[in-house]
Amino acid sequence: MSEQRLQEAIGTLKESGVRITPQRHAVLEFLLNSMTHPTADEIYKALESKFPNMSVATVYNNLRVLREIGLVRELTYGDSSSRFDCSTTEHYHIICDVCGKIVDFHYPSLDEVESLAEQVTGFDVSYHRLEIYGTCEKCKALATQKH
Amino acid sequence: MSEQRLQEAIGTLKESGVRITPQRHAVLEFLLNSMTHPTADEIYKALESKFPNMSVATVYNNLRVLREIGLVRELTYGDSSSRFDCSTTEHYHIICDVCGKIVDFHYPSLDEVESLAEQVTGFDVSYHRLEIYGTCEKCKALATQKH
DNA sequence: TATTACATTATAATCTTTATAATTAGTGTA
DNA sequence: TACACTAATTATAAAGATTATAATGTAATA
Repeated sequence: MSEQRLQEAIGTLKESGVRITPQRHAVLEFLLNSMTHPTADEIYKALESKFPNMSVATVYNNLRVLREIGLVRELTYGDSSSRFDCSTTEHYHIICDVCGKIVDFHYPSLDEVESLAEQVTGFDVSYHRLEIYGTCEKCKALATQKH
Repeated sequence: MSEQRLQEAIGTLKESGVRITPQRHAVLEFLLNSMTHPTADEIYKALESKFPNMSVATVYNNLRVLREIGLVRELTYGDSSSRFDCSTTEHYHIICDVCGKIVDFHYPSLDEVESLAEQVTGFDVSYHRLEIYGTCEKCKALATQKH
């Protein structure tokens, strides 16, 4: 079923005049199929067996290209490395402070906050980001076991 | 007037059993007086003349200590380096995409979103962060001039 | 097929942050 | 005040993520 999303994404690439190389295709496909918002390094490691000669720079280059044409969003959280997300629909994220897991979370867009911010600060608002932090169920269970 | 806030903060340090060294005092004072949410490197550069022998590690160490006792908050945005904020009162931030300026923005805490997220995801929520992005008045004016 | 422009690879460099070990300096107590 | 204990600082190195560079390879097109 994500086959369709992949075809759509490849269509977007073609429209943008971006070449579809095997590595680029693989990065895109991996991102579309992954629910975990992987880091660049995770993508690199995942594709290593398929492309033994691939360079880390290629992963970064492709992520940049995909981001520039709007297929991929870069998420910069507290930890050291960025995570990447195929931005198909609008959603927020909830992040586990213990294990770093990121789960999608749907909530109506906070338009009211944006418009108030415009009034108060005089900015032209273009977008916002919201993340919620806490402990996921798995880590809660592990913490209970230890006691 | 921020003298009072500084004294309060020093009180908190003492209560926590943390030593008040000249460098630590300077980092804290600089953060309290700065409205710009500086990076570690900016703090280091600002205090260089006062403490020519100070190490960058000292800045990081002190920021970590101040963060651990809750006097300072670490902000990780899209750019490469963290910014630091004396978290005295709860507030959100609005960030200029053009010049990077960060302005404080007060809005009632989004408790409703937090509680819904708990229900939907099963997480124990501890906090959230919200940032609004846009163009500040100054950059808007500059953009208009160019046309 | 030849050309051109874009991608990839390999490598080095940069930048931020953390770790380590030795030295220095605060702080409580005699 | 002086001592001793412990934490903090310094200098340095190391780690980790990302970007830059130059050479090589490859896709698309005339």
